[in-house]
Amino acid sequence: MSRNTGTQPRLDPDKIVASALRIADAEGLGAITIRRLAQEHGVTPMALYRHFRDKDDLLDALAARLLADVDLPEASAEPWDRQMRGILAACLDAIRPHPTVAGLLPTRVLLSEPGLTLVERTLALLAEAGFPPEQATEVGSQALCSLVTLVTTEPGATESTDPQTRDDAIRAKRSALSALAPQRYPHVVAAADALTLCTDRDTYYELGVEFALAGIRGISAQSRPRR
Amino acid sequence: MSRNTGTQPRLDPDKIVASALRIADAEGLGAITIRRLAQEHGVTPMALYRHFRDKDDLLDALAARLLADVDLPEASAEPWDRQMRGILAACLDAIRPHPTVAGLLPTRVLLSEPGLTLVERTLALLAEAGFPPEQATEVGSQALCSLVTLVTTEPGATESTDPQTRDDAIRAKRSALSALAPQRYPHVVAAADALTLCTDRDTYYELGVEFALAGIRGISAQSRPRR
DNA sequence: ACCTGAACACCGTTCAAGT
DNA sequence: ACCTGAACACCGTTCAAGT
Repeated sequence: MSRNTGTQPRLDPDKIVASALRIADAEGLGAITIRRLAQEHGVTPMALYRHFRDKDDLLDALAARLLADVDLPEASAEPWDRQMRGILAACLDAIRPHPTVAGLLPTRVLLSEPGLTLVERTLALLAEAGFPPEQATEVGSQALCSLVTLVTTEPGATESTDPQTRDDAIRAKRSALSALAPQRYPHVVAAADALTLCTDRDTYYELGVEFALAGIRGISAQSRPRR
Repeated sequence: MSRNTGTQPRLDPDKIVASALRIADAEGLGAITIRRLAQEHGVTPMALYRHFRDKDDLLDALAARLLADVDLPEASAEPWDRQMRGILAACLDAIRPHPTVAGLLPTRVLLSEPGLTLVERTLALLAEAGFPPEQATEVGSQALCSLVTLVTTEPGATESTDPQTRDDAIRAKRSALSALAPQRYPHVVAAADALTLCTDRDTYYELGVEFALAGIRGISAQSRPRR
């Protein structure tokens, strides 16, 4: 039987974080505001400070919320690089739906339980693959970060919610590139489409994962005798 | 002979950007403020709006300032991957001194002349290496972005200027990691040092460049017949 | 323990005006 | 063309108080 401590809290930190996530997905990270969150929950701004030390603490919690969505595959007998691909894919699945929030992760993975679990699994796998500890930490970090980059810089990504504004922005960017002097920037002009819009998202992300994986494999091969 | 247009401007946009760069290097990106820049130049905040559309426009100029520092090596007869390494190294040299500003680049490379030149050179090289245009744009972008990640997430990097505060923050982080349950997070605990501090910066960055390079090479090998 | 109210020290930016 | 002055609509956060 749980004893009632008198006044039960009216505010649920998890619901605050959920609101923050919804706001960021719709209007970008910058739209997250203590005052706005307070208003949405029918409470004074200062009420939030009972549950979060400050705004940065709230953003830490938001990052933790994303990391909790990572559905890590079980360790298996597969070769290490295939397992690594599975981990990267799981991370990608978790962050793709929240492109503006993803940028919070790189500096915050070590601050939450799900983040630590992810790092532990990654380091274990890379150790198994033969990486010395320092290389494992750097290579693992770089691979994870490259997924974040993939999401935050996906051609056509914008902070704006309105699809009309978004399309206009993309069109403007593309025509700006197309209008460049073709004798000076031939490849840029030719790639104007690819630089501004992601025609096939799945191919884009698959290639991104392979890039990170190839980076890890390359370092691995390098640090061992060649023949 | 240049005719005087009457009142010559008292404000030099380049000097504003230089101030912004100095402020960011010392106190982080967040310390850049229209009002503060105005004050440093003995002028009303609104005076800046004659030279920059808004704050974002000023940040675009700041990013362009960094990109202008990239000292691109001449094209040569070297193999493409060695030339690519040269480009990456040149970029790294330009952004390492400005870790907090580096994060502005990924979304702004295509907005300035130096950025466009960099992208043009990269795309040309990757085309020469046999990459189809879409792959070249994505792989090139990822490689460049990975350098930014390297700089912005260098273990031990902080926004704070005070070395005392910085050391304290690092120490706190490390002991937090060391205090974790070793049976649950054995690799994290073992790597507590490497995760919080960069013992050898040059090795760190060399490995980072090789990671990006290996990523590119790996994709290249993949998209061609194996034997 | 949990929330309120008022206040402080900031922001970016618009608008109308001066020279 | 270039800068000023006053104002608007915001921020995060401290401090003292209420229940």
